[in-house]
Amino acid sequence: MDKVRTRFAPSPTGYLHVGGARTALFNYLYARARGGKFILRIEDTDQERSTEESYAQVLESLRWLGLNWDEGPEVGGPHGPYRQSQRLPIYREHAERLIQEGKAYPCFCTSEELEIKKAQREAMGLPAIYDGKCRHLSSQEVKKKIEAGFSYTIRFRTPPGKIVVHDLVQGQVYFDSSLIGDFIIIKSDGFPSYNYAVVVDDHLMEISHVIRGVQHLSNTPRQILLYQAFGWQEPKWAHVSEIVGSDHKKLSKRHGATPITAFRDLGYPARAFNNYMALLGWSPPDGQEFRTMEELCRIFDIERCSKSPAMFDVFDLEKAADQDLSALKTEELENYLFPKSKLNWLSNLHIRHCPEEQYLREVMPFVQKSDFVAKTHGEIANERLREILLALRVYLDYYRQILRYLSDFFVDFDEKTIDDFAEEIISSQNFLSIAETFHRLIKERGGEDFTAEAIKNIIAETGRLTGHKGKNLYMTLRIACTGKKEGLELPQYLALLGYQKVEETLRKTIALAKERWPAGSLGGV
RNA sequence: GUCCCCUUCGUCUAGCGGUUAGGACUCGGGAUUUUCAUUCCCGCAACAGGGGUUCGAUUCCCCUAGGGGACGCCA
Repeated sequence: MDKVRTRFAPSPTGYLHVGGARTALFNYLYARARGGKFILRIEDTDQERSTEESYAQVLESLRWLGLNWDEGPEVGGPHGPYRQSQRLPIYREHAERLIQEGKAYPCFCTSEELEIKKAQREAMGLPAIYDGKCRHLSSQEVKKKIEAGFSYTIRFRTPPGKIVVHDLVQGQVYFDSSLIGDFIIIKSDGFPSYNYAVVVDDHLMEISHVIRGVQHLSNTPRQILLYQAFGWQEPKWAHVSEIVGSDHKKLSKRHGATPITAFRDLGYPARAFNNYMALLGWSPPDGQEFRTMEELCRIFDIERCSKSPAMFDVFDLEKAADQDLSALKTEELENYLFPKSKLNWLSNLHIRHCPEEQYLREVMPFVQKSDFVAKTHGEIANERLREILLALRVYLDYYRQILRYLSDFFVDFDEKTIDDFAEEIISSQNFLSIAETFHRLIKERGGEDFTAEAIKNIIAETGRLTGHKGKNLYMTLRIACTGKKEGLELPQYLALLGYQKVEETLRKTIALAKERWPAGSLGGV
């Protein structure tokens, strides 16, 4: 096998979720790691279920992830077309060949008939395989039935024998063709069946490695039989473990199978999501988990893929009860995210460790969703907004969280929202002296030079004048100036809030202290 | 029902006959810090069960249990 050519072959019958995306990722990474090509092929042979919306959504998701295909829809390539619905003559032609060689035959059994037989066999405890009724029809009989207008399928004449799948992940797996039966390769609507189309296309597209989920392992013997019937060389097989939801169940709408686009909308950087997915069923040789795409493209290897299923553990499914997570709006979905998932941890690292300009570019679309920013548009100098965003960077697990943190800079102090802790501080004896001293000092400067450095000095001076220091001083000022006990490092925080805002909050908290606790309480901090 | 696959801390996993069973996330504790976060230490926590093979099994084989997949004119 000289060149490595991998492919991702989704069927456009729904949205792309982690299951498929991870398979696509593995194919992409393997092709990149081996200097090969990554091909995208659309398996839209189910006329009932395939939709254009789904097709568009799948491509959109792959593009967002950055899993760019070297050949495939919309980019073309030497082995097109890359949508199976556009390759019908090719399948027909190859099926004819099999019929001529006696390796396939038309079958006139109706679906109803087959269903009844299948039920009967199941009732008797027999494997539910086709009984071969049309296997021995003479060419005259076939001709007559076709002329009479009976619709028919084409079945593969499965030869007896053992089949062994040599799998890069699963090892050698043995099957017996007597348990397979004559399967359909061309459906009565003239479209190819999955097992058949996959073989014809993988061969014609010169796919060297078929990397896909284990659920396809039991299809593989059928495909191998077809390779043998055509006299083609098999690709290398690699059936990777599947992904399950946090309840150990197969991924489904209620079990965490949200569309990939949901993660984009939540504001996870694509590289972070890829990094996380790469760790599901694969592990890096050195154990280092935080990785760039470049590194992943270099070090990925099928050898290190695990056989056991991996859990996609980012949603609190218990909390979500039986909700259809795929139907939720982004802000609702956010409520079911585990705050401490590995995805969040990785994503936070990716957000913190990218160049500033890239971070700013990526966070901006979410910033623009903020009502506060929209309302105060023009009031915040770009430079200040930039500083605020950079200061907030360390807190973000995904970009949408910026909305939450941004509110700290734009919401006015409201005494109704203060908590017990803040109340305790405000009511303490020290509060007024510290707050008023600081208030006086900044007013004397009239907002001139309201930088972090200057504020630090003013805080120090406040400390000298009032005789307080450390936590006592800082926490009191924090509550006095912001009304909250959490936030950025204080001098920087106040500088970013701006003189006016700080001065205004200070006035309110001081007024509150005087009004509610005129004498100061007995509590000290 | 038949066939196939899977089972190491809560989670992702390393391990490929001899290890104090390692790492990461989470969690608990501590240090640093004016708070939260960060960072840095420390700690809790696992080989599903039972038989073999072997001087020695997490590792190899068999059985049981549990989970998953396939058996479609779905992919």
